[in-house]
Amino acid sequence: MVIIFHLFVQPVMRFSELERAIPEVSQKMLIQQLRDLEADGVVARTVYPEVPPKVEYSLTVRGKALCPALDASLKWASSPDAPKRNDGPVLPSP
Amino acid sequence: MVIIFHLFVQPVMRFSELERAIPEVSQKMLIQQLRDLEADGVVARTVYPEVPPKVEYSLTVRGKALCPALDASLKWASSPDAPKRNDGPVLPSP
DNA sequence: CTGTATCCAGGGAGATACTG
DNA sequence: CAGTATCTCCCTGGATACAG
Repeated sequence: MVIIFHLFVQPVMRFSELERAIPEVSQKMLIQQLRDLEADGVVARTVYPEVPPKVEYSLTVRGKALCPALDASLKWASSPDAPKRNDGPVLPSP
Repeated sequence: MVIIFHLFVQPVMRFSELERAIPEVSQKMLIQQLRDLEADGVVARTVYPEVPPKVEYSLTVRGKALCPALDASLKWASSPDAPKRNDGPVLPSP
């Protein structure tokens, strides 16, 4: 999801850009997710045969087609009665 | 998701009904997911103080409000160009 | 009937080092 | 730069038994 959002905002991103844009994800996970999204036909991967290597990621047509679904989800998530979740205590000062 | 779908089709379900309706999920997981959905205000849990116990689950208003989002997602998932995913080989006959 | 408690194995994710 | 390889740890989820 986060990857997709970033690619909505900025339609073409290099690997390192995504890495910087989403610091909370490890390199391993980032690649894995990108591969999955690619396998699902959601993102396109473009390799430029240069030195140093350059790889660009972007949304496919199918990826862009996610827009309505994401819109609906976001609208729901931010609806007036959206409850804030409380997953456990936030560490009392010890 | 599966739980929510079932509750869309059949608005009120007992615990055991859900168990039977979704055999691939363990009891533990079912309860856990139901608790999560309850915490998120998506499903309502109604306990009848009887013997034997009887608990019914249903969608809250907020839960029903998921409809547009799910619709959009399903529409996307079944769109013409939807690629079938190939997650690994299906065991050749040994 | 509707859960909770306990134990346990397997896999997923992080960290780190390495490569074309 | 854009990944792969390897190791390890912890958490998730399954199985089972038990309880109100």
